Amino acid sequence: MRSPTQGGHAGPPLLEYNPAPMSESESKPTPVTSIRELSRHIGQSVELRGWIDNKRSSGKIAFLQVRVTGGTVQAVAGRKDVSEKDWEDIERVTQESTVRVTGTVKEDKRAPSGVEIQCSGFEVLSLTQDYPITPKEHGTAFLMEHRHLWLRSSRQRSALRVRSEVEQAIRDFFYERDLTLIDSPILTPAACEGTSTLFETDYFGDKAYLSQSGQLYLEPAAAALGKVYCFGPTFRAEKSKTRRHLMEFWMVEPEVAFLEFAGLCDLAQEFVGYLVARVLDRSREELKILERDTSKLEAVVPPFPRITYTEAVKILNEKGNPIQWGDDFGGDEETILASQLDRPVMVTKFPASFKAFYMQPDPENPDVVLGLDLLAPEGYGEIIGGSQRIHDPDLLLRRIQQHNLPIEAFQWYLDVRKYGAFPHSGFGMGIERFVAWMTGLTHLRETIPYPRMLYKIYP
RNA sequence: UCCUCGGUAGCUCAACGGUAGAGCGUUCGGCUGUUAACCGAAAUGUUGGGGGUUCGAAUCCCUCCCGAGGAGCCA
Repeated sequence: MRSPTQGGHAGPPLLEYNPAPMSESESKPTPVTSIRELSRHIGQSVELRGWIDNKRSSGKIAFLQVRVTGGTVQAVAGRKDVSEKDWEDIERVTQESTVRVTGTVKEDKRAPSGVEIQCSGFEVLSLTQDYPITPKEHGTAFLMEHRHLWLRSSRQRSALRVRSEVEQAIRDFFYERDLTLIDSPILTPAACEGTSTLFETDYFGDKAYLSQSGQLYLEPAAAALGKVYCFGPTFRAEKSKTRRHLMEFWMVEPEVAFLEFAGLCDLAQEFVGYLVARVLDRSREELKILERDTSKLEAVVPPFPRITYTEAVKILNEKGNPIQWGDDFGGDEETILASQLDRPVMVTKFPASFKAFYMQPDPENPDVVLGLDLLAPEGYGEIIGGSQRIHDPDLLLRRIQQHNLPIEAFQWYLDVRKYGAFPHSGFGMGIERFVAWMTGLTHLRETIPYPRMLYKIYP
């Protein structure tokens, strides 16, 4: 069933857009659209359309790398095997031209994918001239200016396929556990957490803001549906200029009724373990192209070590870091903590002073809150942040006042406690940071098709 | 917003006070199993903009623009 050229997983059969021809047209080549289909047509005549990734030719034989769904397939054309007109097309075809190839599918060890097409016909559908991205190296500034074309390169395709696999795995994980997907709004009337800078826009004469988190909208939905999650883009107008920040990024946030802190830590751990295993299972080919050291990911198996913030400060001081109890972690502190082990580290119970207003105080020590951060190894930093939420209406009101937030804007949020209060917890995970960790990419800009970065929004 | 580094051919870079260079890409020629193919030849420049120092500036100085890396903040 599985063939090395399928490059994929043993999932359900994929939808075929081009069914095999009826017997009366057996002599005509079968149209194929993806590399996976090829292995089912060994020895048969096929036709495929795609783009020229690269071409190598001598006077009498040409090797054309044709990009189709799922990868690149080599077409081999001998001068005598095709018509004079087709050979002229092969001679003049350029990188990224669109072509139609007909020929016989053959297994051959010399072909990069193990399977190639022995050409019997070739046609240039659209001739490309002066394609900007050549097979040699380019700087990232140039590549980002041509992001719409850079997507065609194998590393970028692989990164985006890993992203797609991660997103599918997220949906599967929550679907299997009976969480309902709640799409939270992107246009919002006020700041969710009152901390980070928001993008402002005009809403028929009023101000509106692009959402920085769906969490507050998720909590009322948890009262309606019990276990819920949202998954969508979020926006931060912080003028952050680092490899770990984007202005627009995707976040997945579960919120579960009657889930308390210990259960939340278990959920976050199980979630990350599931996603890593899934990527290792189904994205091997992509990780190979990206030259990811998968042994690092194979070590990521729950349970993950858990330490409290107070213990973390102690460890940091022992390592010579001057952090004091009450200070938030910066990049240096995260890196020291996360590089202790080959698994993610869960840091819990932070001082209330630098955490969000809605976090539940620890009943054993009201100076700290029941929040958790999950720090990924290899310097990928915080990938998950979550907490148990305050469910006592009076305490929540006090916290809103202490943080100088406008109470009017939070009336609906307070209603969640007024009408049937319930303990609940949730976390948020940034997709790009997770995908960067999986792929081994050092910069978030390559983990999203069209990154939005400080002062840069083209293309 | 702050700090550091950079901007030379379509791309990646060299030349660092004295005639502007290479590789890749492009064009032309050669090659029947290439793997970023290879071999030979050719074309390609207001050295980011403006101002200054100098007999002479890609090179030194000022300024603006653009980019890269980092900090803070965070996911």
